[in-house]
Amino acid sequence: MEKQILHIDVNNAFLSWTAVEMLKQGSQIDIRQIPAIIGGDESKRSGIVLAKSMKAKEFGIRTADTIYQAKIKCPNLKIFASDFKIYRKYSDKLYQLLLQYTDKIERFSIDECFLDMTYYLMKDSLLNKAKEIHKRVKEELGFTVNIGVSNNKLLAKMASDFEKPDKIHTLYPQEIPEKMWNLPISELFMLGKKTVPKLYNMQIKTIGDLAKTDQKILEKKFGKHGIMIWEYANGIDDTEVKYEKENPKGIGNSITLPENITDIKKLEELLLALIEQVTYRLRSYHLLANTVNVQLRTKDFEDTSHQGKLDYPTASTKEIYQKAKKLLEQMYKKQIEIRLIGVRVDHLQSKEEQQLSFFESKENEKQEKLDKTIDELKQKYGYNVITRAGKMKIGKMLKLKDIE
DNA sequence: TCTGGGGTCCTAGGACCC
DNA sequence: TCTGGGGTCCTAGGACCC
Repeated sequence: MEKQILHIDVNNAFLSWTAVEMLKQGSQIDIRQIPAIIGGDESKRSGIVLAKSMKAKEFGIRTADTIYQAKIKCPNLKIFASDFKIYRKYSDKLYQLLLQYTDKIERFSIDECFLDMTYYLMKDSLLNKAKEIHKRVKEELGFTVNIGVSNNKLLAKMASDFEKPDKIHTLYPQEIPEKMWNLPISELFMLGKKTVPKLYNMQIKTIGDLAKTDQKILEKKFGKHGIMIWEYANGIDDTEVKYEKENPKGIGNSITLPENITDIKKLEELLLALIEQVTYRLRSYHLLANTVNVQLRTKDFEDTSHQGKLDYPTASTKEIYQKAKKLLEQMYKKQIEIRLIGVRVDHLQSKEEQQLSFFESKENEKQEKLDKTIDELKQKYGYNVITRAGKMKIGKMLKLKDIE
């Protein structure tokens, strides 16, 4: 049976949601109607454009521009800080509304969902349902969405990306030559800035060119990726809407520092602060990590990372910190100026699968209890209420955000 | 000019074993 | 002394997404 798929994409999500929240708080202006952006903080060296209004777009401002560039393009630009608590709130409201149509919803990102409507359409058509959702979101939630309508996820996603904002588009298989093949390859999902120039050199410029290229040639040049982009160009995608909540495959935290650092002691303190957040999230999923990965970025934007296996699966702040500290020592070369430090844990497993280890000692039990107690206090009184060595001053320095 | 943060998946190459 | 392949596991780094 042919699948019936919708892709819902919130228009300028961070900016629209901020606008709705401001209006609710009594603001007289709707920042969607003026040149405005949501951006990072230049003083913390995270000054890029995360979202823009249509008016800002008219000035040539693009997502991921630096705020510096954006202000040159539009001196009157209004800039608002990002606030993920607000985004989470409106994302949840959208999800609750969509649940009235199907429970087969994949939350692809904070502002995008796939809906599998295959078994939920009685006599109505998929397009009519899309129209109803489109109207209700605007009227009841106060922001607009684009909706893509098709028989698989890839085509629905491509369709929702056509003309914006506030539009519904279909892209059924028979419409591919007319609606998709004339587009430049850069518009195809999963074709980024590294692959596009390589295809251009092969005289492949439109999605149609790619669709008609011999799959073998693409496979030889790009491996698995080559097969996938050929299938995408031909509208082929048989992946399912993943509506069941899945555990993450890895959890990480990283931070761009307000100033470059050369002092390894400082880096170690930062590492501990980052690991506290990572392990807190890890424990809240009831997961254990098998590997730790430490990442450094130099002032020249050179990235290096080192990964190491833990002696046994763990979610302990102390255990993971000890390993991470060793990795940091291995990789950090004296005097190199560090711009960013990050840590992530991978190869996660659920606590139930834990093999009782020979190494599990009294000391570990003690650590586990300590972590648990701290987590409970954090849940009760807020994330920043209790910290380990050095965390307070680092927290202040970085203005580490509360996590939910 | 200055360039975020959080993810997933893939690949190349080295170590080691048979 | 010099010579094979195949398989597995591991790590570093890259490409892409929002």
